[in-house]
Amino acid sequence: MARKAASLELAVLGLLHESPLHGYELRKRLNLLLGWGRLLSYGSLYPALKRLLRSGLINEVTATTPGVSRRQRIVYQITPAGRQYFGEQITDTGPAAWEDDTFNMRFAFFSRTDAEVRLRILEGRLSRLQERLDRARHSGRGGSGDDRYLSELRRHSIESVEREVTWLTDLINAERTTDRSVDVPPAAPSTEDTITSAAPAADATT
Amino acid sequence: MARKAASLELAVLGLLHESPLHGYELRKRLNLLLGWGRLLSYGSLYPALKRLLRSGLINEVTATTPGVSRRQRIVYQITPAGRQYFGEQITDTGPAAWEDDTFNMRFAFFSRTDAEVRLRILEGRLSRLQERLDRARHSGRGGSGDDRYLSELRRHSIESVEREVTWLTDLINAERTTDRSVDVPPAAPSTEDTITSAAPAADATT
DNA sequence: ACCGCGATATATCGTGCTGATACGTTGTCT
DNA sequence: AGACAACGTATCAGCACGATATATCGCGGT
Repeated sequence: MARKAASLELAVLGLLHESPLHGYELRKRLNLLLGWGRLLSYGSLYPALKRLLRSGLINEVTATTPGVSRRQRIVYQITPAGRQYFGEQITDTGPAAWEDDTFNMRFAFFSRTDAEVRLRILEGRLSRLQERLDRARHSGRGGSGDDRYLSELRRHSIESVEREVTWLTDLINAERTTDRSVDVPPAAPSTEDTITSAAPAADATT
Repeated sequence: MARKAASLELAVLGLLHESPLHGYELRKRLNLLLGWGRLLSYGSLYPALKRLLRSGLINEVTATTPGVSRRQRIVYQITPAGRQYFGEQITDTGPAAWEDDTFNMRFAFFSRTDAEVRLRILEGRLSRLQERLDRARHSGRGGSGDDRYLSELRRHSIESVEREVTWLTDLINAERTTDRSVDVPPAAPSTEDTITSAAPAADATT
């Protein structure tokens, strides 16, 4: 059936992977994890939890934590199926792994991700940004109707993306040099290095 | 009645304020205007146009542009009511004017905005970001479970927001110094800015 | 002893945006 | 002539957001 991996659901599974949590706490941690900008709404969280319940990836138990409060809460915990699904999704580098939110989420779970996959995701994200940069730079045309504020906004946007490109490049270099001695599964495909940094890299379409 | 000013509708009005346009062209320009990141979908644009039509803020005519193409297109143009509405909304500094998308849109139309309003919006945005920064910095807790990637992500996010704060501060300073000759109501909220690193230069000048 | 208030906790609804998809037309290259 | 990219209009399922409703817990004040 292959569900769609709605990013939020994946993040929930990732958190429950460590310990069972109830909705309120889950939201707080998700806001920590994904939330520098806008806060996650319950209108997103609860439907997501229901979807996960229906899919059997998590289950719920009502429990009361003694010592903290005698109040009864609904605690969600991940199922074996959920663990498996999370593992698949976090490993499987889909063509949608480099979009803003999804990327950040995947990055947040990088310590539970293979080095090989980490590199793929970082490089995919990099080429995504580079492509965005090209679009932005090319659109700086217009010549005549050059609005002062508009061009300032444009300049600032481009600069932001450039900074992120630098950040990613550094991360990729760090990954490569650190890898030298670590696990590196022997059955690895011998690193067919078609990737030359910062090249278009053409999303491989799955 | 006071409609909700859905940001996208306002942007459409802003573009049509200059010249009538058809959907396809409208989308391209909106992507230029608002779109550094994800592209605007037709699934957003057309419903927005219908809402504007229903509200009488724009109207549509089918036309064919000779010399370019003999193809018939649906051209939207702003009505007087639309112009008035745009003027009100762009001036009226609601409490929602400093959210990411809305702010960028308003900034993009700054050349059609009063200096006073510009300043209010910039300052509102600034305090919004500062607040975000406080949350982010305060959340750097955890101590023990310090994930390498997670803290790196956090660091980078904070740095990005800090850069935007600097950018805004420079813009505000530029506004203030340029204003010297204009009205400048004495009741200005004075905004005791604790920001230190603000370089005064910021001479955009194309 | 009581009260208010903020934090905890669960939940729903209307509205709007995204990505996918569909379909038809015009212009250009070969 | 036929392929192909760009133009152009449109809809739909899925999902996120903000507002809103409701209720309990723990704390400080009076």
